[in-house]
Amino acid sequence: MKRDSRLSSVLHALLHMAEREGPMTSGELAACMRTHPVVMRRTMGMLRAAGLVRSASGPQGGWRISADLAKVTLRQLHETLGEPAIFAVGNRHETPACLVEQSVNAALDGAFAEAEALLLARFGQITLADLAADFSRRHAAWRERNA
Amino acid sequence: MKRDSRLSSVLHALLHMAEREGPMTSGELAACMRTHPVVMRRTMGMLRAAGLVRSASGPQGGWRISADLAKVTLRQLHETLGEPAIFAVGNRHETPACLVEQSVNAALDGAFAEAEALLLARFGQITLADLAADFSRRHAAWRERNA
DNA sequence: TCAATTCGTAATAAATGAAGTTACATGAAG
DNA sequence: CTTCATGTAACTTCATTTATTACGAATTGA
Repeated sequence: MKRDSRLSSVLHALLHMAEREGPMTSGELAACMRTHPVVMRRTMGMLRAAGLVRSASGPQGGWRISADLAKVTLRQLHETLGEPAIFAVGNRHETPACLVEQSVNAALDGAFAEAEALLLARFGQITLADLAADFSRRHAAWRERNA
Repeated sequence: MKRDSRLSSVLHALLHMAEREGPMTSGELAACMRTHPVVMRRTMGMLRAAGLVRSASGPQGGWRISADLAKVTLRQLHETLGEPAIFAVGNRHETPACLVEQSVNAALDGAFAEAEALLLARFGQITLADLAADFSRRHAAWRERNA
């Protein structure tokens, strides 16, 4: 199964943008991600629709963050991306007539719901500012090593 | 992304088998699941390799449970099925050189690891006997309603 | 022994959805 | 008006599960 890596992508993009003065073009972002500029436009476009970033055409154009890093959580980004399915494992049929299958679904749904709630709660606690701070620490440590 | 429903399938199959005296053929199981007999053979074959079920060829052949329902947990079945990836969402690159991406991955990996640990812990607490008991309750309630 | 039943398994196709690509239109800077 | 950049539709590629076909092997019972 192919994993959805859009959340990972937009986080990577937003953090690079946060480390920069001017805007970043789709091409620059795509180079960071080793992907295609159109893929970046498509994905970042969802953030633009939510008002988290802005884009501009033409020379000196590109993408800029238009939100407070301390107020944007991973959960919010997950929602902005359309809340894609988190689990790659699931029930065979969603609303089966078979009573046996209903028991199976109830057990699995319960466990998955708990895990999803935990994951989303964690996502709700992590902001872009937290990630930026983590990056600063890693960057400082890296400079230390290469001093 | 296509969801892996094999755990759901084998649970459904095992519970039907538990409700039965004799063996069940791949065709009967496939009819319960609305799928193809070969799919059942393939999936059940993994359980057979782990000693959880037995199969026999020829007339009066089919599949039987060869384990104690109270001792088989959902976690064990998940492992028997090869521990398929639980999440449909993940990192773009697993071991990036980019420090920014390392921060992103660290945050996501932490949250996913917690959620996975919770899910597997829950799976470890649920046995086939629990599901069979839940089915009995549902079945009794169903007979009550249709009395 | 023969016919029917059932599993075992390889090979292949269908289905799904993200990712990648192409093509072209739109808009801004100079 | 040329260049750079986004916007977006259409299409292809890729990965993975599920479904199907085909055929072989084993078992039962007449």
